Amino acid sequence: MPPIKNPKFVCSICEEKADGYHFGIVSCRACAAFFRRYVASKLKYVCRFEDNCEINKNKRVMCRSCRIKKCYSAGMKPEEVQVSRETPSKAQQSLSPNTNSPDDIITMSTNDAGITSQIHEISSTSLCSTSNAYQGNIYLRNSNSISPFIRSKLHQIIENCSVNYIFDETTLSPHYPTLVQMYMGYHRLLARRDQIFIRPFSNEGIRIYTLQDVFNVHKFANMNRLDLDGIAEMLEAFPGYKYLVIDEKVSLFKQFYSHFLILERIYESYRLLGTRIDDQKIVLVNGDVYEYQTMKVDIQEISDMSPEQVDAYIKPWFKIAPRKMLEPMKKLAPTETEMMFAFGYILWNIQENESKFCPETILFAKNMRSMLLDELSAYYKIELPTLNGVRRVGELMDLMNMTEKLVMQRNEHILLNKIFKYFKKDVFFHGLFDID
DNA sequence: ACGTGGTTCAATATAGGTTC
DNA sequence: GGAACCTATATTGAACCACG
Ligand SMILES: [Zn+2]
Ligand SMILES: [Zn+2]
Repeated sequence: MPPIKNPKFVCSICEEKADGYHFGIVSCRACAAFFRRYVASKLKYVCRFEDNCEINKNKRVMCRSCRIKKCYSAGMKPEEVQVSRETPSKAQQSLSPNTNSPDDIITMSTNDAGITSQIHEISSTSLCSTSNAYQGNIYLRNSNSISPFIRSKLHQIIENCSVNYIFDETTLSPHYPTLVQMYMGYHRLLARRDQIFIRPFSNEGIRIYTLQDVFNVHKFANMNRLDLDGIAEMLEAFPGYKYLVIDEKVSLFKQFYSHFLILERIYESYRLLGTRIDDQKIVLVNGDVYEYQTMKVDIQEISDMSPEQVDAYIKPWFKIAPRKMLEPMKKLAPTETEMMFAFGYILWNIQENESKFCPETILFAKNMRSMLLDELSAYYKIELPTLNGVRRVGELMDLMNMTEKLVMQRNEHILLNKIFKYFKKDVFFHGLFDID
């Protein structure tokens, strides 16, 4: 520490009243905190102008890049920033290594790439992307389209998935083993639904699906929340998914879920409610059946949505999806194996330009799609040699396209937000996902 | 007790989405 | 199509805490 405190009352960086030495120089607390945060974080700042912005009390937040540069040139020492004052054990917890993946598994590398060494290289930061302008500068952010809130919830759910599938080699078809494993995962989901949702039986022991009239949004969200775990467990049976690193799983899951919600509802409605073409009824995962024309929405408990919003929220489910997809689904009458192909395809159908996936995952997904097509082709040859397989695949693809359009229209993340936020206030489900 | 570094959190800024 | 609004998230900085 320099012993003398003469010019002390002014911050060396922003000229505000200083309060003493910070990281080796006289500065204010604000600049000290700014510097500490910068050193501790993985942020990079890029000046949008000439790298010579004026920094003073009023302008210090105008350009982060020049502010941090001034911190360094004024002599702030990054090595005096402590890693953490917490106990080492806690500090280690926040880093989540993925060490136990086999060699043939895709490893994630979306974050952390080369960012740790930027402390002494401020001048080289102009390399980073210019996606987000902020007043006088540009800074990097996690450009993932899943909100941190949803991501953390899904992360928890997927991480807590402890299901282990044991596949008996002898029962797996050598020609389309992937589809068979997915089939087993799906049936596990169906069995799970039978357990957790109370559904009525007829006297003959046949499950009956009865048309409901009152629709409750909370109940709907709760039900979907309960099913979420089952879907996460199902995916563990999908070959190729299980050994992905958790962040890639979360991204895939989010995308898959959006499509699965729609496509599987249409499929189940066809499978369980019969094949009458003009019937527009939809069966939900708990066995309740609704029809848009006859359902009455219970808006008593909904304080955060107007009736119009509620209508806009349920319309895609109960009006648009059935109208556009039920008829093609019923005409096609897909087998379960064909549906497994469709489910697999929507899981792996990620586009090249999607920045939330790392290149390895995108390539892997492409290979998975090819494999699914190969297996479906083999399935047709062996099991359905008399049908026109090409045409059926085309019609399946049409259904997936319609699903895609619906997903685009309706911003699934709003639904996920609703699902989790309803629960946030729900004491009964508090323990389900650690809400503080 | 002092000085300085960490932590917390309310206030504020930003980006991106929605609506009209 | 775009301005004006809305929301979720990120950043800031002051107050407070910890520790030698
Ligand atoms: Zn300052
Ligand atoms: Zn600048």
